[in-house]
Amino acid sequence: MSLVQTELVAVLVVFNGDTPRVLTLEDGRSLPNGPLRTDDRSLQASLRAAVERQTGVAVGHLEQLYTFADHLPADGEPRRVAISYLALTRVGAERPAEHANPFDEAGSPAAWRDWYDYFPWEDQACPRAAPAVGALLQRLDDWITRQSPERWEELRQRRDQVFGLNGESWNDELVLQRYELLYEAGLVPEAQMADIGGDACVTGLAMRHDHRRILATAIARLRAKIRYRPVIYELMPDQFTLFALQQAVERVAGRHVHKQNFRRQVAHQGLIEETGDESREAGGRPARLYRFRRSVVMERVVAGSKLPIVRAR
Amino acid sequence: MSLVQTELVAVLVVFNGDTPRVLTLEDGRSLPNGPLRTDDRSLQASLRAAVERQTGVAVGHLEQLYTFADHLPADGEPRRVAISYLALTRVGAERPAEHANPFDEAGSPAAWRDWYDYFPWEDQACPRAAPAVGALLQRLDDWITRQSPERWEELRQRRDQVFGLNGESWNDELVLQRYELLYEAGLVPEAQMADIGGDACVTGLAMRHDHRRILATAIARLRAKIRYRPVIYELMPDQFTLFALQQAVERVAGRHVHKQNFRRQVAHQGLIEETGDESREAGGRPARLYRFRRSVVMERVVAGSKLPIVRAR
DNA sequence: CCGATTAATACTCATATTGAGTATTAATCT
DNA sequence: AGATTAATACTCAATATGAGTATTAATCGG
Repeated sequence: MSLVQTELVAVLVVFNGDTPRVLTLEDGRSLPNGPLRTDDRSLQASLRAAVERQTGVAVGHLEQLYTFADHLPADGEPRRVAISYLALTRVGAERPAEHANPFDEAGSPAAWRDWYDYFPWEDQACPRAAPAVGALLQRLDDWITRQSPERWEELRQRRDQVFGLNGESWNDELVLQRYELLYEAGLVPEAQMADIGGDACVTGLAMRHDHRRILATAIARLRAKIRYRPVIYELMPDQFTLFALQQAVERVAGRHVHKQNFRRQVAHQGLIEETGDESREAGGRPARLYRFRRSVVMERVVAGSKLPIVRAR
Repeated sequence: MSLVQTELVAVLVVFNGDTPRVLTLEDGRSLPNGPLRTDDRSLQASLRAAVERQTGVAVGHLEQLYTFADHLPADGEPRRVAISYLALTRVGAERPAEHANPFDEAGSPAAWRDWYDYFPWEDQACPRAAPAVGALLQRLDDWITRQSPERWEELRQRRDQVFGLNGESWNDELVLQRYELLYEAGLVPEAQMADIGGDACVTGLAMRHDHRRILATAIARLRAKIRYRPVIYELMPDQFTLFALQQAVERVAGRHVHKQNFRRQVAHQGLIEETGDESREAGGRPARLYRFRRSVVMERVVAGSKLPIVRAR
C-alpha cells in the first residue's frame, strides 16, 4: 500500500439559457479542486455538501467521472491522483461567482465560463465558429505532413474519424478523442503555458495540469448521457418551454436537433407535464410551460430517454 | 492535499464457453489488488502490464470502473481509496490459476470462479436458480415487513423495480442496485463474515472489504456495454461459432436471446467474417466459424453494436 | 440404415422508431 | 397590416425490433 496525494476535482455545469458554463478558478485556468479529507464520509456525499455550502447552488446530479494519475513527478515528491466529478446545477440560485470554490473558502476568484471557450471546435452548431475550426484542421494537417510518411495514413484516418471528415460523420461524443489528437499534435497549449492567448479562438483557452482533459471527459460524458438518461432536466429551471429544453440539448450537444421529432419524442416519453401557464418572453406565439415529473423518474429507474440528435448530412 | 492509501483492484473476466468467471484470491474471498506504486507510468498501462506479466493472459479490453473510498477508518489510520478496473481476457493462454495475482508474485492461491457464485439471483436464464431467488425474495419481503410501515410502499416499489416484479420487467443492468438493496436488508453477509457458507446458494458467496460491490459494478458495466460496443468479442477465442457468441452474450447478460434476431443483427453489423472452416464439436449440423474483424472496429470508432436481448414476457 | 438430436438457415409479419419533410395556426412586435 | 416568432398538426418512407414458422444439414446412438 502506498501513500499518494489525492485530490478531488469538480466540473460544475450550469446552463443559463445561452450556453453551458463551467465554474472555473484562477482566471479560468483551473477547475475547482481540493484535498480529499480524512473526515469525509463518502466521496460523493462530501463533494455534494462542499459544493452546496460554498457555491450556494443545489447539485441536481452528481457522478464520478474518472480518476487520473499524473505523469511521473520529480523524484522524492509523492504521486498525485485526481478523482474527478461531474455536477449539474440549476441556474438561478447560485451565489455570485466570486469565491465559489467549493474546496477553499478563501480561494481565488471564481467565474462561470462558456465551455466552448476551451473547445471552440466542439460547437458545430455555431456557424461563426467554422473559420476557426478550418484553421485548426489546417494546422492539424500541417502537423501530419511533418510526421514520418508511414504514419500519414493512420493519422489521416484518425483525423477523419474524430472530426467527421471525408465521408465520416461528426460524432459529438468524441470530445476526448479530439482533444487527445490535438494534444498529440501540440495544438493545445497546455504544455507551453507561456503563449496563452494569441489564437485562443482557434485552439481554445488552456488550463493548468490536466484540467482541460477532465473538462473534455465531462463534456463527452454529458453528451452521451443526455441520450439515454433524462439528465438534461437537471440543468433546466423549474418551469421551461419545449423550445428552451431543445436549446439546452442543442447547446450541450453542440449541434442542431429536428424540432418536430424532438417534441414527438419528449412528448411520448411522458417525463414532463404542462404547468398550465404560458411564457410570452420570446415575443411570438406564447409557449406552454412544462415541468419535469420527478416522481415518474423515481418509478422508472432506467427509463430509456433518448434524444433525437440530427444526423450529419 | 492529503495523503491516502491507494490501491488498485482488478476484475479480470474470462468466458470459458460455460460461464463468465472472475479471478479471485483467498479462496474466492477477494479480488486481485495491489498498491499503486509511484514508479508506474499511467494507471491503465501499469495495470495492463502487471496483469499480463503475472497471469499470462492478454488483456483485450481494460477500463476504469470506479474509485471507492472506504468508510471512516479507525482514527490514526490513513484513509483507503480503491481504484477499480474491469479487464476482459481471452480464455486459453492463461497460466494455471495458482499465484495469478497480478499485484503480488508471492500472493495467495488464485482461482477463476463463476461470477454467479457471488450473485445467484443474477442468473435469470438458469431455471435451477429460480428456487433460490424465490427464497431470497421471501427474506427481502420479511425484512421489509419488519421496517416501519411508512417505508413499506417505498421499499416494495424499489424491490419491484430492481427485481422486475409486479408488472415491472427485469433489467439485467441493475446489478448494483439489487446488491445494494440486499445489503441494506442485511441479506448479503459481507458485514458478518462469520457465517459464510450456510446458504451461499441463496445469498451468494461473500467477499472481503467491498469487493463484492466492485464485482457488481463490473458485471453491470459489462452488461451495459455489450449492448452498444462490441466488447463481447474480447471474451471470444480467435474463431467461434455464432452459437458460441450467442451463449457468451446470454451468460454475461444472464438471460436468453432470440436466436434468429441475434443472428440478423450480428450479420448486419458487419463486425465478423467467416473463416471458411466449420466446427463439428457439438454433434449436430456443423456450425460455420467466424472471426472478429478487428480492422473494422478501428475504422468505426463508435459503431453502435447493440445486441438483441429478449424482453421480459 | 433410421430416427432422434443439434444446430444452421430461410422466411414472414406486425409493430415501433426514426429521420425528414410540408402546412397551418396563434400570438407578439413594429 | 405585415413581419416575426414559435407552437402544432400531419404525412411519408425507411429501418429496426420482437416474435414466430418452416426447412435443411449434419452427427450420434442403436
